[in-house]
Amino acid sequence: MEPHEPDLTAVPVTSVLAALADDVRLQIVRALAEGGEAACGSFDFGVSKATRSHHLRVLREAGLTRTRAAGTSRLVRLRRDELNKLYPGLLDAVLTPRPPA
Amino acid sequence: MEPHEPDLTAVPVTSVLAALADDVRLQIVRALAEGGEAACGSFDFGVSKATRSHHLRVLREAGLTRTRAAGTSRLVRLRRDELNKLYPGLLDAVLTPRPPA
DNA sequence: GAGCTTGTTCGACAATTGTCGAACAAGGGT
DNA sequence: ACCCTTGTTCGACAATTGTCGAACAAGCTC
Repeated sequence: MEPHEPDLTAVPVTSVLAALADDVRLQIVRALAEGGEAACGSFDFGVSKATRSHHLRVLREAGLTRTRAAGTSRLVRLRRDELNKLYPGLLDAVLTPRPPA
Repeated sequence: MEPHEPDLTAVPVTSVLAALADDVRLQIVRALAEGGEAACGSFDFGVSKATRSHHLRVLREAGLTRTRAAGTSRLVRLRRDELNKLYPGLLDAVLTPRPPA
């Protein structure tokens, strides 16, 4: 199946924000930001693998991540540079669990 | 009734993002960013006043806006400084209708 | 090939959300 | 006092969304 990774400029801002506006997905994004490329299975945040797969798709289709196959696994990584270029400050604003007061 | 304007630090990031992840609300935020304080009625984006009221409440309860009464109107303004302090770059990333390529 | 691991997809379901019209509340103007 | 303007609140409804288990697909290892 086609991974369907859109051009980030073609994704409405609201979709990017909506993708980030979920606790599970935000944890995934933070894990990716900290750990770099990671397999889907490494994101165990108390949801089933069906749900995890769903969240990863939302992130991918919002242009936030890229996915490549590696054996039976799929490696996911954050599209950091593109995001920082198109929405400077957005990732930084969101990556910190508790922003500086 | 109490306006219920929460402390921004007490609002989860996902709520802030969710509040911004809607087209109508984003238009409201952009109008506020550009025009400063404005009456609720000035946001006519093709939705009924009930819906508009709903969106303004979402924004207010997410800590994005403040509201004060003025006659029969209610004036809304963006909590810009607080937002920029707590989530630097977030507003800027979101305010431009079409971000620079 | 058999079996295991890793993900995806497919309903299904509950909860949330965006939307509306109608009813209500509060102020201002005449 | 009456009406008009401005918003809010109250169901109601449709659409979307998060969640799951079960079934499926693809690849590795033995």
